[in-house]
Amino acid sequence: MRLTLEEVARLAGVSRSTVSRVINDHPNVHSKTRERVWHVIRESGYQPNVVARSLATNRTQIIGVIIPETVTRLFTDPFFSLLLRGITERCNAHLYHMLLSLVPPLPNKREIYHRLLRSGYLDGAIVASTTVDDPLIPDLLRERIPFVSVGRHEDKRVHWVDVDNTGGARIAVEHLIGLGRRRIATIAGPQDMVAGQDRLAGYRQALSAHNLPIDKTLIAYGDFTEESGMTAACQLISSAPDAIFIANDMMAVGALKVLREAGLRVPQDVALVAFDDMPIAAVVEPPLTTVRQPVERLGAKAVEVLLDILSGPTTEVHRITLPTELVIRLSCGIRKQGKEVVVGGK
Amino acid sequence: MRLTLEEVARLAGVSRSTVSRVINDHPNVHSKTRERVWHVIRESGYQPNVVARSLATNRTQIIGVIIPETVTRLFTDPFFSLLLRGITERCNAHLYHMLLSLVPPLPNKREIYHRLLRSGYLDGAIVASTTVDDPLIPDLLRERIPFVSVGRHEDKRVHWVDVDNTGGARIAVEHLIGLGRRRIATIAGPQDMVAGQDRLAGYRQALSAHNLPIDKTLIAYGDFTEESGMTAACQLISSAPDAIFIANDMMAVGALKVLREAGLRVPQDVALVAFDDMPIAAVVEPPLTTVRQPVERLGAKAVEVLLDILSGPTTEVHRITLPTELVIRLSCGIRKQGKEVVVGGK
DNA sequence: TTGTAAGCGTTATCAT
DNA sequence: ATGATAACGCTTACAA
Repeated sequence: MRLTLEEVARLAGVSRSTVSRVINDHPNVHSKTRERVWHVIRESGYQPNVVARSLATNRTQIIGVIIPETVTRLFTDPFFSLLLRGITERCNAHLYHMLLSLVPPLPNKREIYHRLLRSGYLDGAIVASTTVDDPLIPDLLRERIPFVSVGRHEDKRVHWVDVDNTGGARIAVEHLIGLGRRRIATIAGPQDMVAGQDRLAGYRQALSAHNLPIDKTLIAYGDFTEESGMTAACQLISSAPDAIFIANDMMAVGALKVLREAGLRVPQDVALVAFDDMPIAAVVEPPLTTVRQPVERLGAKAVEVLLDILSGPTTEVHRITLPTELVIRLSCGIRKQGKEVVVGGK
Repeated sequence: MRLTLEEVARLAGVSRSTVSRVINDHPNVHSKTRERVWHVIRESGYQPNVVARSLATNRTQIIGVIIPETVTRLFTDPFFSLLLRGITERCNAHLYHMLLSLVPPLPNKREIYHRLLRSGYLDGAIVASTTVDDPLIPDLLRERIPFVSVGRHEDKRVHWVDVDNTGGARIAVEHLIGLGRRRIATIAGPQDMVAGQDRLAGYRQALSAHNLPIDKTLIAYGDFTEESGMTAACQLISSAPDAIFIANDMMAVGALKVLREAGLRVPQDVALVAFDDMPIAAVVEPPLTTVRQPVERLGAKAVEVLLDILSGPTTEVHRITLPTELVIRLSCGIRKQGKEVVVGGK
């Protein structure tokens, strides 16, 4: 059906090898021949079969994007859409394809990983949203598949890109301190994800830096969902905080509801700062002051790092942190001129 | 490095073909041999090289998901996340991989399509979110790549799955009529997308069915973004509608802001019904009555249809419409018992 | 039931 | 500068 190299060669009156050379821009081809071959290629609409090429070169031009989804987040969060956009754009630019694998937390998870990793389809991989105990990264290391993690990782061998979760959280909390709040609580994210850990660490750092005590009754935990935000807010109310730093917007939305029902005014009685700057943050009442992260750039960076790894023998291990910035709206209680103010992002 | 069939065969003391037969579950293999071979496979951790297999079988087990993104929607809308989830789940179940291609509206768009379609990597494709003039579907037809469209399509040769946009819109508007509204306006979606067209058609049908006039000054157009919703709402205010059906939630959020600033109360002065039921719909003030669509099922269905096409010689052309349902909250002005009421979804 | 051998469509290493 | 020819790792007639 579709043309092969062989046939193009026949049409051009040369050998297979010459056509292959032309296609791959090899230097040693007579310009006359080159021209003739290109002519045939264009006329015939010939397109090399990448599968055959992959078999011969052991390169597929495919990178895998593997996301062990934690069920909840994917649904409501534009994080993945944006990340994929950043990845896609770079892939297109470098003539790579992207094989996407969302792996739900099922019993046969490992199977799915193995099928993918050992398939031979992937030149490399980008992994995002792993929990600390997920077997994916160890599996990738074992299979010797070049990869980069979106999200910091402890293992010294792992290349990663991340946003500055700790710094963002610290700035958020320091903003509250600057506004005179002293009993600052937090609704932390899941502690089996580094983003959850780091945002909590940033909270602690800010308090310590300003000599404020770290009070365990002011720390509640959620799993990034709205419901968990509600539950956590309920717990915190009895400790009478005058501000809460919440590890993501969705939990803040939940907290907002609970606080309102409890008759507490935001920001007058309790000031709120959240994290993520999803579209929803600007829309709730009052609009959320929140930490914005460059998600799309994060995806793009991940691809660049991966391509660098693929391009040559081991360079140093990449560890890249992108800055975050604080978007000031009304929930923190600051008086402002414009619609919103952006702070930081060094 | 990695094991090949040949080596497994040697270890098991049989020929390559026998190992191949075992792996592919061919019937005519002695159970003793089969056992021995499986043993070696398991011990050695052998995994067939799919690239080589693809070259031999002319099947890659990869389906392409191609989304010509209209820039705006992808950012804010969980539609894609959910769609991808539905697709992924079915792919995993059927041992297929998914190659994702988000194609921005760039000049070199066609190039990207061609590179992908003629690569030979795709057994078939799922396309979503195309505008009516996008060259993607014609290209797929020309290249004879089996595909299914997420979203209705006029061409008789095209298999598609869609949600009942028209029916959903009609129910939404009829709900407003049932509540006594008579000057019902609409903010329609982009008319170069069938979803935009169909939701407008449903609006018209509902009015006609109830002998209400179709008033051009009560129809404004947006592009599914919040800003366009604001602009459209501004236009409509001068026509003094007592209700607005808005083709998606994001535009409704924009409209809500404009109406509030104009001193109009929702739902007392103007009732609102939207479309999509994104998380944001439940969170704004007042919460939006909106049409919910089974996006995840839509993705799953698309895969099933595609696999059916791939499985055999041309069956009939699939045209599948999934039902929508109305989620009644406060923006339409109905008095309700519980937190929200769901209607329809036949 | 098993083995031999001819593809699948490229790239890459030799000669020439 | 060009052409044979041997890989690449698998499937699949066809033989035995």
